[in-house]
Amino acid sequence: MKFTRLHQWTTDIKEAARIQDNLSHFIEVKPSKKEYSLIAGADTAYSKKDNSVFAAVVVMRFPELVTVDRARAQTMANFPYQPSYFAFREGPVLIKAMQRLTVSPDVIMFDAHGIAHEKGIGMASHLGLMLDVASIGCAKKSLIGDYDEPANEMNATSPLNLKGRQVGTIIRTRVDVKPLFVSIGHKIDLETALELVIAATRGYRLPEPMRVAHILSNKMRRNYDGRLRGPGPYRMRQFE
DNA sequence: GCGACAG
DNA sequence: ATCTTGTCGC
Repeated sequence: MKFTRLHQWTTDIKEAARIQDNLSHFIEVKPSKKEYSLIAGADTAYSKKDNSVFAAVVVMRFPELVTVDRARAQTMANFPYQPSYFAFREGPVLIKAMQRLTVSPDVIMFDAHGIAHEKGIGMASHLGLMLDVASIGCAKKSLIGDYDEPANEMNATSPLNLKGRQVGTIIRTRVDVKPLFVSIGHKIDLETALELVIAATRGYRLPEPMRVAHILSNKMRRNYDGRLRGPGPYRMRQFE
């Protein structure tokens, strides 16, 4: 799939903040299509040896949830880990992987927040805009906003509010797991986003596309760090 | 000034 | 995110 280089990836926080201010106005919170037959999930993994970042994208036919395409990419992380600026750290490698897809998904789920962001443009929204595709923010932790813990029941939800406005929904996809923070990414509404998350979940905490992408990106990292470890004395178990 | 703080 | 062993439960 293609994308529009709306701006240059920067390393400067202030410039990144400026870019977010400019792009936030273009985020659409309404669906641009009615059917989603191809849903994708994306995730990244970090090397523990250097600044390598691995991205994996998995596209599945919906609602069957059969994988129809996958893509991977690797880059060096330039931007530092900085809450609220994830797009500048993981965006490059994720976009690179997306460009390698042979099919164009109708919606992409990111392991990040969408409009549940101080400037209303978390990575899910930011990348959805650059890729001009519907996107959903599906984070595992809170970034901003007030909320109550959902009941410990499958699909129990609770609103995520920010400045008196609901910017997302927290949902426990299965009993005894930490809930997910779902928010609009781009070109979609919260209700639809939540429906897709629920319909794409199959007994695990994460929706299938994201779960598989997570496993894939993690394999990439392990393979990289593993072979980078190279020859040498095997690390023996420490007894003291 | 202090606490919070996506991966 | 990654570092890490065992352990509790289905």
